[in-house]
Amino acid sequence: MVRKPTSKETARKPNMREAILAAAEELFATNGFNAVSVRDIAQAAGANPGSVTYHFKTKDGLLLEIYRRHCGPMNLRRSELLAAARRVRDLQDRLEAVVRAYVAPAFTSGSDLAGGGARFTRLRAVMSAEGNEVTRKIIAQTFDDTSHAFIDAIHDSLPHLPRTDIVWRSHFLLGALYYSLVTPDRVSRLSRGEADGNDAASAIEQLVQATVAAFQAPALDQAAPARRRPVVSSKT
Amino acid sequence: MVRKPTSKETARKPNMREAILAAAEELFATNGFNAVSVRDIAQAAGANPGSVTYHFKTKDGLLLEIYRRHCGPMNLRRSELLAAARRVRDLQDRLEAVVRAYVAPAFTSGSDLAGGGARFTRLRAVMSAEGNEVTRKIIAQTFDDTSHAFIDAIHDSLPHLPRTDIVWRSHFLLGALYYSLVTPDRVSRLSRGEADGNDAASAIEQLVQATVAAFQAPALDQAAPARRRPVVSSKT
DNA sequence: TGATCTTTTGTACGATAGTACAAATCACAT
DNA sequence: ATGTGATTTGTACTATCGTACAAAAGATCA
Repeated sequence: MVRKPTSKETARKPNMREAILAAAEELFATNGFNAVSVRDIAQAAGANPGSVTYHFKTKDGLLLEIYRRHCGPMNLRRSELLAAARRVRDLQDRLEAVVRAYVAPAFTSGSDLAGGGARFTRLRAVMSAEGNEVTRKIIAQTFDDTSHAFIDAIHDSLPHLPRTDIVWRSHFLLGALYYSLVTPDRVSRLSRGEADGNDAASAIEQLVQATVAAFQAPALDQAAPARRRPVVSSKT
Repeated sequence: MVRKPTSKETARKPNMREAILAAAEELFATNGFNAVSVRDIAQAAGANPGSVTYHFKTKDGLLLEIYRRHCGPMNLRRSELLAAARRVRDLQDRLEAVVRAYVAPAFTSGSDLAGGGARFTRLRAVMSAEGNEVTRKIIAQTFDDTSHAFIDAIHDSLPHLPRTDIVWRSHFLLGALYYSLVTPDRVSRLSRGEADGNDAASAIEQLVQATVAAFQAPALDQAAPARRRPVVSSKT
């Protein structure tokens, strides 16, 4: 016997609402927020423009709901992976595990919530580039905790490294991560087909190894910048 | 005696045209292309909306002209710095010089063409995130040569490293570079004020050192992925 | 000064944007 | 079967978009 929902439960037909969310996510992530109209989204979802207003009130509300849907699961997954990574004994291995815990969830593919990490991360990249006000707040609120936890974990593996350097390097990591999802074709193009920028596994491996090495670089004491080598030397 | 221009020369009053270009560059770089209207630009430049149409025909034409203005000088400067860097004898030092030659011109500040590297680079970052068609072509045409020259120079300093790895890591470099210009405040926030994300000198030093270390990481043979360490280990 | 060309201004047009809202339709409990 | 609340549809309103274009203003030279 199938349970009969009490009619106040979520929705009778969750299909359309989900379809709109999925279509909006895809379109926003590839074209930016302002370039996509509500009518574009409705058409891609096979819905009526009025349906979008009904479910999400405004275009900003739709964007906000996409974030609400993803932030929880993704941060949860990262927390789990990070906790597991911190239990690795060897410091070198732990560093790699921590970085991987940060990177891997951002590359997961698929259409469901747990699997759509790549699309959502790309959306975040595009929104941060556009300087979107709506998402900047939610990002700072939701992701700064995760970032701090990640930074702390790195600091555990590299106790000698000043926190400042860790912040900079993890910032570079996020930038590289974003860009890999935004413009993967550039990798294929520059490598003349030898590498596939759209291959998530390759991207993860490359990004993890490069980032681990970057974190392991010696500290930059800003107090005494030892040898500031000029780029243009008159001779030699 | 001041030379009298023959009236067909450039323009009588270059001020307004330049003001529009500068205002558009600033607004596009901070808000994205689609979020900024021609009227916004005109108002910021103290001009009439019709003036934008007169000078640049269309909004796309205005964007294109911004790129035309900057691509030449920036690539020229990079070529000079790269040529100087390649003359450095010590391989380790040369690698750092090459990376610095790539990074430094992207951070120059100022309002003129030679100094506005940071604003223009930020614009490129935003445009690539928005997936803008107009700029994608001109970027691929204009910057791929520079990228290849840069990759070749890296390859000279690190002959053992497969080209594939160099492409990936230089891709990460560009992503980190973009992101540092797009969201500098995040660095200040995450470091709780200890670091200043808006300080170009710090950003350059941090980025160069981290990137050099990343390039120096051992090669990733994709043929035989040696020890693929799982992130989640059941125990230890 | 008057003729001519360049630049700026003011305004208007058609297209499309986000959103509101009433009517139609659907799902389901009674 | 029918009433009821949830959802979808169709449409319309207002604002703003990019762009066009004629008129005004400014500059240059005979």
